[in-house]
Amino acid sequence: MARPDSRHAILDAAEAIVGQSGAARMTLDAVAKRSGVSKGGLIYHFPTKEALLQAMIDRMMERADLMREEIRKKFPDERSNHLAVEMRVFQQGAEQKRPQSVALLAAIAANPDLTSGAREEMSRHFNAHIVSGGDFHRSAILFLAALGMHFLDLLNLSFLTKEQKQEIQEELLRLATGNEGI
Amino acid sequence: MARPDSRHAILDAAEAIVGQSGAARMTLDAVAKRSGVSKGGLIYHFPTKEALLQAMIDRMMERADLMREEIRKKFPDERSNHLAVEMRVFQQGAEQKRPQSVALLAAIAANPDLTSGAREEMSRHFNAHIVSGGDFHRSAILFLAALGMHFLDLLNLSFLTKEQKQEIQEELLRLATGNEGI
DNA sequence: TTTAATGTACCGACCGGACGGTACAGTAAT
DNA sequence: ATTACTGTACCGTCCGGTCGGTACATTAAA
Repeated sequence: MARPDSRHAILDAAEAIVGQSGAARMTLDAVAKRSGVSKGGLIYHFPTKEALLQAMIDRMMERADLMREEIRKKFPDERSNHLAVEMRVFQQGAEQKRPQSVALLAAIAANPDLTSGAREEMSRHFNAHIVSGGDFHRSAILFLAALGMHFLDLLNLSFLTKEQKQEIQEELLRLATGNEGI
Repeated sequence: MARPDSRHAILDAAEAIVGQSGAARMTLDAVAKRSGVSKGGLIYHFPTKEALLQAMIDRMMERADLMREEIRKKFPDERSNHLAVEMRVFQQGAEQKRPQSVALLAAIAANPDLTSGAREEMSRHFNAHIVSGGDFHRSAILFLAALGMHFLDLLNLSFLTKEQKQEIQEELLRLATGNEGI
């Protein structure tokens, strides 16, 4: 892995294809072509399509972890407010044109089993941190609302205007940092 | 369409396959076999796979409309509380082992364009009714939370226990029928 | 009243193309 | 010598869709 640029280029290309054209169009040939790597090169890095999908999901989760760390650095007074951190993760993720979590889409389409890692990760975050501190119902509802918005984007089903989205996100963050009743 | 039993059998089979084995396994042959119809018979009713997917989505939306009507009959005092009706739709939908909205999954995997009808339908319900009456933020958050839970089930990503799900659903309904702050 | 024609619903063998994956010889940097 | 590829040719399977037929019910002319 002396020149691991190709690995990232391949993963970027795969994400881009899924985001733009749908999971069904994410063929090995298409990914190779788009990433500027030969098919042989692709197979060198990811011996099967499943390996590629798994790597996409792994990278997605790594990125989310990085995001959490950055946010904790940037907002030190919210360090231990896991719900607020998560709200900011969703908020920041929504600013990108295409959610990086398209990997989930591709995996679900190809082989739903691949998502078990992601499920466990979410479960960990949700149960161990977010809900532990405060009112379960309140935390759960706020988290699920942010998740719902994210899924709407991911599935390209969003019926919200940019302004509506932003407003709701700000409200969710406000509620996550505050203590008002829903 | 004098004896449309086959049509329904085919749609049922397609849903079952997507729900149990994933969208990628929903091949025409598999659907035909499962529905007890020959491939030729399937193609007679649905000339292309896209037509089948479209029919699945159409039926999904029709069913949701029926559900709304039933709920309005069953809970006449909530007739005009669109948010509460929608909460009950989500609640009732979650009671089935597999959400009927697996059609969405199949469509997204095959051809994301097919979901535009569903998006418009959601938009209509959301903007015209749910949000019209009360506090936008509150309604939106409650709706999105219910949607988030639904998507978790749909994508087989749910990390919530049965009890947690039920509790949250009841809380959402309570909030939708009441006036408390979140 | 027999007969011919028409339409509906369905069967299942088959075809062509796409796709995941293999194989392998060569190359260029480290 | 190892690593990280390129390039190309190829293979077998799977899948969407085609096509020629069948069975049967209804209608309509002779």
